[in-house]
Amino acid sequence: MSMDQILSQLNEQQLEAVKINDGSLLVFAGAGSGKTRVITTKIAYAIEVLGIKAHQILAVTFTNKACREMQERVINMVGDTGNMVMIRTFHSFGVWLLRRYGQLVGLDKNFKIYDDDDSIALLCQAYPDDNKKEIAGYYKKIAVLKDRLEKPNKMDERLCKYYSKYEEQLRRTGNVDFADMIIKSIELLQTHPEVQTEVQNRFRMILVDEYQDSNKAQFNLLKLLVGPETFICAVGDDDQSIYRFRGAEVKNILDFPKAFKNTKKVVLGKNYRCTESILDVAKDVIDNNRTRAEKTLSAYNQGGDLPQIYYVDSGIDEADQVVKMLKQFHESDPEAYNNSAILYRTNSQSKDFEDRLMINGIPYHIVGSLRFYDREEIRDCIAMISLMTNPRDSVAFQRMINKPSRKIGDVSIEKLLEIAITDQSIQGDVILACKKAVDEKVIRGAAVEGVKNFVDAFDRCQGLFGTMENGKFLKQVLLEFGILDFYVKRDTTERLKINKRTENIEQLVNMLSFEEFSDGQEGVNRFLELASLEASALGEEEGHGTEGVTLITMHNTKGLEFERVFMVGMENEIFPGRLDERTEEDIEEERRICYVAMTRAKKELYMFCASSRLRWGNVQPESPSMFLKEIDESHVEEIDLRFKSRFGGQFRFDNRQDSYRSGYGNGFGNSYTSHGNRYSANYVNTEKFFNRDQDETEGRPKPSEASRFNIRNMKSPVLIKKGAASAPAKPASVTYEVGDRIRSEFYGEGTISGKRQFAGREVLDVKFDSGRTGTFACDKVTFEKI
DNA sequence: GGCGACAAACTTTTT
DNA sequence: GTTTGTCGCC
Repeated sequence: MSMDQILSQLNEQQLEAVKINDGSLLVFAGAGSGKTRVITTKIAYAIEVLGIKAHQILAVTFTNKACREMQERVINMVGDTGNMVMIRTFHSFGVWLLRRYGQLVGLDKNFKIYDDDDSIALLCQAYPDDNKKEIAGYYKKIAVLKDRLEKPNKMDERLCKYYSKYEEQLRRTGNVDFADMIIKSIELLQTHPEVQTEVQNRFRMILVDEYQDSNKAQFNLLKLLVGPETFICAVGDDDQSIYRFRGAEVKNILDFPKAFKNTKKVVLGKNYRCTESILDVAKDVIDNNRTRAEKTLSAYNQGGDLPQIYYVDSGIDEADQVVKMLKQFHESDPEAYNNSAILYRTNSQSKDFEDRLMINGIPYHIVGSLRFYDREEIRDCIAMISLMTNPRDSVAFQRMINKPSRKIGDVSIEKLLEIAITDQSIQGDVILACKKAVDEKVIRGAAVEGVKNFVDAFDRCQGLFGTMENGKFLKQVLLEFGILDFYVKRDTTERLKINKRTENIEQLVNMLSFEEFSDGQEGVNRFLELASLEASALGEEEGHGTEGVTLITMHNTKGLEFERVFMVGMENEIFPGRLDERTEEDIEEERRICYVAMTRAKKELYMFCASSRLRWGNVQPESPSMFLKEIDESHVEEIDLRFKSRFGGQFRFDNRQDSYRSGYGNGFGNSYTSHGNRYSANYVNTEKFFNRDQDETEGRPKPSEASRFNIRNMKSPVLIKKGAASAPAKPASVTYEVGDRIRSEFYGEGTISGKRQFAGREVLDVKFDSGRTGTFACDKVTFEKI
């Protein structure tokens, strides 16, 4: 395709954005307004019209998936030279830079990327007596601080202690964590002007996608990359900023003009992805955010089916209903599975859907969650590779020293690490520490033999590295250390599992035999990089990568689009989650997530809301997401599939049920109760999915269907109603202590077995005489003391 | 030091 | 319901 043809496909604003190429450019691009198209076209235009060399262009996006897609599109436009354009995430760009110059800022030549688990393990090594969970919590804070380039508050002594110790330990290993990929790059450019000049001269054009999700560290890095001759263009949408929890600052996009000189602004306000109906719903919701830039986004595709909200009784009914609909769509459209997606807020919600899809033989694939890299056996292999190539990696060492069992216990391991960390002559080398410990008899008993064996295996293998291709080398390592044997045995004991661990290992060995990873240290580095930065890419079996229904978190859908979208679990406490401990800002972020999720749908959008859900083995009542209530009634179709709504309204979902959980509703205004009535309107869609199961003349389901639908939850709606009517609220004065005997209206008599903090409030664990257990929020229970 | 049995904690979101 | 952690015994 010629450049003229490419340009002729753009609208006026898009064309304007492509043609501005001096100073700085900020593109405000609403959802579906063609921002990727603008970026890719800008790249093509720069190469073919402006004569900029492909390798002088750097494009930064947010996910690796987006990188691949962009590279592909660029290649489609300009041919093979598109491969020369550097398209990376911020993090992988940092790695690229640090692989070349990292030693200047104290990194190991072959530094490895520690993920969160590795980092926590590292911190635990330094404080073996401290509570692991607490350390993990502090690590999270440290990670956010680093993303924001902040130091811990001096008032929090423990955080300060952990922070400095963590940094010290990390430097000792020579490795980096996620934040370091950016921070160390910044440090490098600041302390080595010659490197900065070199980099600035190399990149004439820098394009940043999803700019609203950049954090302070990334922003600072960007500023250092832009030289006097560099053209910078950032593209983003403040309404789609959904990574605040990770330090993303919407401020970056609003302050862009201040940070970069001569900034011109272009607004892309035409949405080409969604139908007007879908965009209307998304706008209804996002309009409730107070802190956002004013903007207009209009739909190119007029009309369209109204989005639908389905009310169901339980999580299982929700999954059943989605499956049922998918099957029906599939009858008329063989592509229906491939272009449908199920979107949920948290990964844990995927399980019910997996089960149901599996049982019904519907093909599906999950994006994200269960990562190949996270499997125990794969992490073991990777730990071994890391250790072989960097003996200062104490985290990898700790993981593998006694696996398989070499009779080296926790006490011995602690001693070994102690030596590695403190002994100056060893410089953190854990293998030297082992040798020293054996020589000086620090280790005793059976452990001595084990440590010797480990060191011997290490010495035998290290000589082999680089003499054979990496896949073969790994296999040899696994044999020498007895890891392969270990997993062969595990596979026989775990034969019920579908996934054989040895097969996963085999796959990994194969992967390391691929040309790009097979060659010595370079190959290993490339591989480890891929493994930690793009974990989902590993282990994607052919045919499973894109075939079938997509299961994905709302966060992960960023930049993607689907013909048909199912948003599930639209209930307060799930989405938005943990309502009562959230600030207004948190809610606004959740609302943006909702906006992003809704605007993924091109043609059809279905939202699901269950009135009860199984959580921790207990049936918990759920209330409809506040976001559903923000949608204008005329913009959606509401379909009530709940049991109680199908019996003449006797057990209708009405205000009383809301008042049962009034604790959650308070503070969000009276829309809560006023909308309650909307649900009891008992709207039943008679044309699409329901008519097959229901008696046409009655407009109601057959009894058998109704009972099948609800057999598991028969109790739940009835109980809720009873509770609300007879015991409206617990007097604030009643308190419960462990050991108290109580009577619950729902479950009978029992004993309070525990009282603890959970999710920021006090909860009670109760053991009922019937044998069942339950967890209840203190301020919400209506137990009678006996 | 290893292993099994039981209890407790558990659910944000990701590079 | 599931996973992780602790305790006691061999």
